[in-house]
Amino acid sequence: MEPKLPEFGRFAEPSLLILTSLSDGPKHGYAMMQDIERGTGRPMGAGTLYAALVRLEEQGLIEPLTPVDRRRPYRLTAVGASNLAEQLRGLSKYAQQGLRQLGESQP
Amino acid sequence: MEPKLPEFGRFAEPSLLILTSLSDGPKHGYAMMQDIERGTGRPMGAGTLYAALVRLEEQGLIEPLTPVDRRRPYRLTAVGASNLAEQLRGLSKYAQQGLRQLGESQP
DNA sequence: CGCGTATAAATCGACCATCGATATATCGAA
DNA sequence: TTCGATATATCGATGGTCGATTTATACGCG
Repeated sequence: MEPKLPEFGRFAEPSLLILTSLSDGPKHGYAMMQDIERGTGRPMGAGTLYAALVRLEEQGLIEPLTPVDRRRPYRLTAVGASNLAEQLRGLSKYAQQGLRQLGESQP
Repeated sequence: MEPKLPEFGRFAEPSLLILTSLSDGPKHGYAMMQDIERGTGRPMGAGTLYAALVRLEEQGLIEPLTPVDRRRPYRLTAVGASNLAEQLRGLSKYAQQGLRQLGESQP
């Protein structure tokens, strides 16, 4: 499931949203679209998604599984998982620091 | 030293970086550029920065202070500060949840 | 003093990711 | 069988980002 994220117009880096959507198990494109829309409240265009999937696969962060019916599922590679983890840690640290600074300047 | 992984060109949402840079006090454009480069390791192009400043001012998230010398400082508005805080909180929550999911699927 | 470098703002064209509409096809339920 | 949901894919338009460039001032140093 996709974590809930309040409307960032699109800090939303599609790649990050996709990787995170895959963080709880393999999914096919359409399922990611739904997952992301549920999580963020806004749909990710099909063009955006499929283009990003191609890029992510080229970069070795995700890999396709054998298609079942019409579904073409992807899963995180080991590299993709550690890359995602690193990004999320950085993101978390960044957010914490920003919040601390904000708090100090408006007590 | 970690291998050079393909980075998301820009998780970097310039607007968020700018608002965060202003979270510890007013700054002018050039100072933000330096601040952001120090914080992220990668420079933000001047075009990106000044275009984003215009947008942020139009949106009422930042406001200009009276210029000193050549410097045109900006500061967060109240709206901008609360908007930033909300985004950072969401970001933090998002990152935490993503990390938790990752941890569960790869124990 | 004169020189070079850092500071500071701003703009412009090229590039390319994103958006959303559209196309195509299948499946299940009413 | 008809309709809506599922599923993938592509395409043109839009617009944000990049980075080189321009212009100008301040400052430190020999």
